[in-house]
Amino acid sequence: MKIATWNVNSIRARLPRVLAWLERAKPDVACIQETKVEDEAFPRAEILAAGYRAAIFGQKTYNGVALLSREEPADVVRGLPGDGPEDQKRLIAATFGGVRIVNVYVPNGESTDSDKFSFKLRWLEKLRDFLATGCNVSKPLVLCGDFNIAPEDRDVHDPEKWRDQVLCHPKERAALAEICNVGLKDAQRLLSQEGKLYTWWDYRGGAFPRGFGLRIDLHLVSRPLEPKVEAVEIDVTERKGAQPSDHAPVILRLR
DNA sequence: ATGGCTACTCCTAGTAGA
Repeated sequence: MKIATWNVNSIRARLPRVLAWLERAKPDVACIQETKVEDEAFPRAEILAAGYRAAIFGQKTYNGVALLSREEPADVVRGLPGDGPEDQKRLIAATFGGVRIVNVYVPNGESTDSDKFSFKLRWLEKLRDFLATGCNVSKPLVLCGDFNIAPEDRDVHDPEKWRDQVLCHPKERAALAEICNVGLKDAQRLLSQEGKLYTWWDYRGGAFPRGFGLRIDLHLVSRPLEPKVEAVEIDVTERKGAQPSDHAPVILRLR
């Protein structure tokens, strides 16, 4: 089973690349973030023509998540418990082949002294509570998406430059650790202890060709899936060429 | 050199992303 996560930075701007990537990478489930489109305008027909169902949870301009899948999603949940219609669209979950998949777009946080950073920390706390009480991590579960957190210094091209900055601050790293403490492990780190495994590169300043990246797109797996983790592949070719997203897709292979 | 990229919107300027 191949479970991908990809922040596409607008599903409409990225549609040609997304369709070509589905054809090439053939994920069973693709967890998409930053669709940036209301549900009525989601390009459902094009995705369907490519052989994928789409469970969507979007809003205008900002945020928005989707699950693209070969099989029909079961038990779809949209948003965190207690969310109202005005809340940001950042979570969608469903079950595929006995695996619960929770797809998240964690708030960016802007800067560590901003209200958006407090919002990010609160959102992560709510996510932890949802995993602890609204999910069953004793069963196969994958929490994946754009976490907007580089878990450790080895996930950052220049740790000293990024020290205590947003995406790397100890408070958000601690919030991520609390989520893992519910019973989840970073699938990439079950397989490799190497650095330079980046998933996002700034559009500015030639960050991608210069290798200035961060690993902020993650798959966290529950204990029953740990022995089934076969590979975690960062699809860097999708960061190349014309009109790329600033994130590369990351594909988890389960035995 | 006061920018740096990209995508969005009540669209040619401002906001947000990371």
